[in-house]
Amino acid sequence: MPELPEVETVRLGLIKLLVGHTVVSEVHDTPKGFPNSPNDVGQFLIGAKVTDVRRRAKVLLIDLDTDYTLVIHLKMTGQIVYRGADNFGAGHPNDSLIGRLPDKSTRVQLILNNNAVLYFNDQRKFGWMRLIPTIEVPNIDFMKKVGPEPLEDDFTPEVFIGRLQRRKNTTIKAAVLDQTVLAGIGNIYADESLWGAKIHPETRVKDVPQNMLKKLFTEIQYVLRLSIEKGGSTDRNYVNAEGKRGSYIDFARVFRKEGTPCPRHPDTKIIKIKVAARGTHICPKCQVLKTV
DNA sequence: CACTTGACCTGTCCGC
DNA sequence: TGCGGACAGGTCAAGT
Repeated sequence: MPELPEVETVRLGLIKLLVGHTVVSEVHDTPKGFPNSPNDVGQFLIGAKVTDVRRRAKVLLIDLDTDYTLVIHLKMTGQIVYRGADNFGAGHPNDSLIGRLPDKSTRVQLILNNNAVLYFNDQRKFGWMRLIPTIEVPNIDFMKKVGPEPLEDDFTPEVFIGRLQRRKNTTIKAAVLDQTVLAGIGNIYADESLWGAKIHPETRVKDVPQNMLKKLFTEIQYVLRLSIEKGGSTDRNYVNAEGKRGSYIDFARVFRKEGTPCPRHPDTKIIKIKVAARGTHICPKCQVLKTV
């Protein structure tokens, strides 16, 4: 499930592979994958040159010289994969997690002037790709309400704690997953950072002491930075722009680790519970539920 | 307004 | 081997 580090990894790949190239044609299956009118696509995408690739929260933004932007949300199983004219990525084909493209999960294909193809694959069809005037991107509903970028300089412990106040009666896990509190955290990094801060995910926000919230702030930045360094987490579907897996999951302390020892307490096993309607992984020894 | 739950989808896994 | 059901989880809409 692509979260901030996964989308950032895709962005870093695409900025090298796409910028300066032109879209010469486009194929898509249903309006679900690419809900723009054929007129908009023909006018603002076909013939357009990619000028930049940006990210906000879990949203990928491919800027075009038509002053339009391809706005992409991968949701849970979306993939953006670049394939050269030989139908392989920039690396060795055996490095790729996925086979020949298109496959049955392919929703959109953008054919480029160098005969490479950018594929948007999405097994569960929750993701979407939309063409929006670049100047309008900050005005779409999601952008208006999404919280601060956790790795930007203006995100401080004070900002984090302040924004958590709007969710003080909910569980701390639901609060860090709330994109209006801060941007980019999903299920993997919520569990990883809460373990790092030794906070039980079902603790109400108002019951978490200030110093633990500060610790959580530090842990969120730590796991996100480490994951970007490792190319994100490939749990099931996620691949980068070259179709390759990320390796954060090898460094995970609790996520999908149920039944294995807690790194802090070899005598205690990680357990899986349900919090905020999500599978949630904790060490029952170092993450103790606190109520006031 | 705060908070929770269901819907959106399809592939995989588990028990029978 | 086949089959039904639970499960995976990002976001929005609708509910309390």
